[in-house]
Amino acid sequence: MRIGELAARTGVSVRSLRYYEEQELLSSTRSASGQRHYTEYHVERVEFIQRMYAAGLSSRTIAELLPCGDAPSEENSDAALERMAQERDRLSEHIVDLIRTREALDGLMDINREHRKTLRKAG
Amino acid sequence: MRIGELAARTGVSVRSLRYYEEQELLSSTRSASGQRHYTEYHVERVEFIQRMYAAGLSSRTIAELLPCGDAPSEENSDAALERMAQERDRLSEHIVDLIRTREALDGLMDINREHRKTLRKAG
DNA sequence: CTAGAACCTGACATCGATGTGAGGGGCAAA
DNA sequence: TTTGCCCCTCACATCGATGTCAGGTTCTAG
Repeated sequence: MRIGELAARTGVSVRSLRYYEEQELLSSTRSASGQRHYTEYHVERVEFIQRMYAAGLSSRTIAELLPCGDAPSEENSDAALERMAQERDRLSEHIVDLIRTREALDGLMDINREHRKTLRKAG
Repeated sequence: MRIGELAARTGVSVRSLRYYEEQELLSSTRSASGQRHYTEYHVERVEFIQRMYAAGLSSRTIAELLPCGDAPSEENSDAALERMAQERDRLSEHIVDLIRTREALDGLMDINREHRKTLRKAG
């Protein structure tokens, strides 16, 4: 498929897809005239990239973790594994932090409701 | 306390604290000469702001949820409550998404380990 | 009183991901 | 062949939070 279809299927803008390629997150095969062509594999790849972005990783980090054109040797897989573990930990911390934040929001909502009850009584 | 101490205690830069005030997230009392002064309350307030930022809210949204100089009427507390519920839901979705992402990372790490085992056998 | 640290405002710089527009090819249907 | 849509590259613009610098004032320790 061409870039427009990949964009439509993933919900990611054409601009961003080209950017991912520039950052070496995404590969593509080119037709004779230079147009990018993709397969089902790339749909999954783009979804993966989105997932990593949502987890707060930068394109730089994603490229380190899982470069798009990798012939993994033992060394770099070693480094990558460590990197992944590190990011996994960061992510775990972030998750518990968000859960605490959600609780804080719940607390705020309670206070708000309480406050309204008071207002109604008084007014 | 003055702004430098608040910055030191919260780990937020002086620049950012002034920015929060400009965005009406944070209040301050001014001395005769114009210097900002804060209390323990503001330490908590800044921590709250950081928490909301970490949850992905913009300063605009934070100001809507919990303005720093609020005399809450029934109407705006009504709107605020709805807004909070909405952000709470967004946050919940984000959390499950991150958990799925963490699982994806775990999967990648397994693949990596598997791959290294194979490499060792072969090489 | 004075030096140095901390504060003030205002403005411009930065970063990463994305938008947008110009100028120009590629390709399919009428 | 022409029309219209999709694609290409290059480059500049944008956004929010923060950094940084300049030029000036205030506070505090010696």
